[in-house]
Amino acid sequence: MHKSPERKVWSENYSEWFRKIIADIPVYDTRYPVKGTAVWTPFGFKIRKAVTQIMRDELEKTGHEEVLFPLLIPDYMLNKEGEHIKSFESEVFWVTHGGTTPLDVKLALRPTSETAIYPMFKLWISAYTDLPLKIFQIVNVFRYETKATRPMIRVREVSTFNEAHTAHATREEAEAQVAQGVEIYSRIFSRLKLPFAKSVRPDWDKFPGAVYSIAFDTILPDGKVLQMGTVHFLGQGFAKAFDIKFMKADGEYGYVWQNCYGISERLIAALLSIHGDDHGLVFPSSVAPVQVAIVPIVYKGKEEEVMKKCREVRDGLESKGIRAILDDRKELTPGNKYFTWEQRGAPVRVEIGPRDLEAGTVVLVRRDTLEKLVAKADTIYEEITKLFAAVDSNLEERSRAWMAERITQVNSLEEVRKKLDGQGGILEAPWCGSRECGEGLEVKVDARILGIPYNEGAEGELGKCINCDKKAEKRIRIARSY
RNA sequence: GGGGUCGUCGUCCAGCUUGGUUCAGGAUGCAAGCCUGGGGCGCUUGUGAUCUCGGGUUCAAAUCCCGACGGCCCCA
Repeated sequence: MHKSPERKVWSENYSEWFRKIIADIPVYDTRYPVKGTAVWTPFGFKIRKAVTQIMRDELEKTGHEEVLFPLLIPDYMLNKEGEHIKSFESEVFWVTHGGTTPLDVKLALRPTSETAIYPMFKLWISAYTDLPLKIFQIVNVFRYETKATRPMIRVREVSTFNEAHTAHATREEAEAQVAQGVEIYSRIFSRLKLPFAKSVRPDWDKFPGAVYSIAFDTILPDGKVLQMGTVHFLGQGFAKAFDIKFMKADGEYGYVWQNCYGISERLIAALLSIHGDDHGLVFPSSVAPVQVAIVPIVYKGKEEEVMKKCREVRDGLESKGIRAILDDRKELTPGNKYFTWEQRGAPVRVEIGPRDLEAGTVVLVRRDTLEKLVAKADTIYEEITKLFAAVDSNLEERSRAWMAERITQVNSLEEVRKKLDGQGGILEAPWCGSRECGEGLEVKVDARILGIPYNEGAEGELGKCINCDKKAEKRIRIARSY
């Protein structure tokens, strides 16, 4: 009878699926004539707003306060921390002129904001009573990507960069905050029903200037891995470079210990991609721009009756805080409207026609499975609430299971290659721990080392390193990535 | 960083090889009307492209040449 939407194009031709869906709805218009930049459309902006609201909520309730720093960073400030600038200098956009006058001090468009924020930290922090300091901002950042850009995933203007920065009196406190940062991001992804793996990035791939970096990776429909967020323990490197000192209770001075963590619109790309199917987007109820789409089934002579009931239902739902829309476009057939709202991922569709008026019912259809059910009109709110919960938990379960199937234990390079060329995903293999061996491995299998699992107990016998046969020290994660 | 390939209505594509009745053609979209209406329905009409931009060759350029910009793919 009823058939769940397929995920054929979605998985077999993901790149094309994504490009098309964001253009068709539209969500994100890449026709803007500067490479690596794009426009959030009204519909896309609603998604973005819902997602940034969740970020704000989770950061604010854990004591982070929102701020807004300038876009421009003077040359000498960007250059203060050696490792940091070395890694970014090849991709910084520079402002070199004011009008026709060359500037004495070149100004960088921030590639990230450490070097903008920390000089101000120096001014704001004088004693331990000023600590901890926990702030965040949601801004755009610029990187002159030389590789091929990709909508929302590899861009030159990151339009939605959420970066948090914290400063603490002790190393212990700072590292406890790292753990909290990881917690916060886990909650954000969970609220979006997105599965993830947490890895400690290898030394050669950590954030420039950090002591260590923990990254959240997810798997996209084509089996490639997408980094959604990172949490970095900065130690005292930036504090020393920017001279951020504070007086302790005993009158001694010390440098602060710092962290920073960030997420970007890649998270939105993951949200759109991971829950989607061949009919289009599928949203969890929390972030769906339209949660309920009401489609009137209008027959001649019954128009007003049907429309009246539809308006009543819409107003009832809206009064209870549900984002409902009545699709009263006259020129379109119901089928066409179903298509529209399925593509736009509304979790529940309501159909109301003459048959329902007579029977005192409504037809409800859930977006994820397209299952239909007939409900009593006067219990519609309760039924819809139940459907939201059902859709949400199904999305969570489905995406979690999908990702779990793509995290595989392997013990030979041959297996690694085979898996990577097959369904992709993340492979976990025993590794000796040496950088040289790791980088060699990356070349051999044409993939990236994501790092070692964060905060998960080592499991059983490790055996020999998958690459060099020396004694293995840890299990490492390998994947092709964006 | 190196190489390849492509750029034509909002979108997808034809025309280019062999320059010249093609006031650039189709599908889709968009708009109007009729018909419909519980899964993109059908028919009619209309709308919509200085052929990415800048040079060059030529009597004549969407078409050939050079460059820039942009898209996609591969290699490092």
